Amino acid sequence: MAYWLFKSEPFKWSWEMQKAKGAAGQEWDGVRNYQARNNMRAMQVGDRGFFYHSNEGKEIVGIVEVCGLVHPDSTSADPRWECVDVRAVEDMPKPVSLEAVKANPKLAEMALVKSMRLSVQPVRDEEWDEVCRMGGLL
DNA sequence: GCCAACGTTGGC
DNA sequence: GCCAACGTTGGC
Repeated sequence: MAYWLFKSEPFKWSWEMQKAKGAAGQEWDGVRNYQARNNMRAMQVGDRGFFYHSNEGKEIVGIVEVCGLVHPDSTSADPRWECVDVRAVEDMPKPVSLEAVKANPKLAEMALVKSMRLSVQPVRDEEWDEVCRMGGLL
């Protein structure tokens, strides 16, 4: 199983909205970046991801699970844009802020720090564990 | 609201 | 295929 990180501006699509979708989940639409799309193409059902609030909050607030393989983005007429479906799994007991991630030397190589603008990012196993630990999971 | 970083577009 | 112009993202 692979790990990922999904960024969203809470005014557009928040963790609360994601949770309201329940087990059915929701397509992760609106991505218009090749690297982010390619990451979604690499996802398998059952993969897990962090849900990150950009702009407002700037913290990892929850865990999602990929519940639908990549398919055309229903919000785009352009067939190049595809997305997966994700469902909320659980809250971060203690949200992990960008500041805390940057302050942790173990997370210096995280895409969240290194590739700031990439909206769908891969997360390494060690990074996943470390962020979960910081967030009060594990 | 500003602006730096970075991705995309389009003229040549 | 290069690169300047432009648009967008996202931290501050």
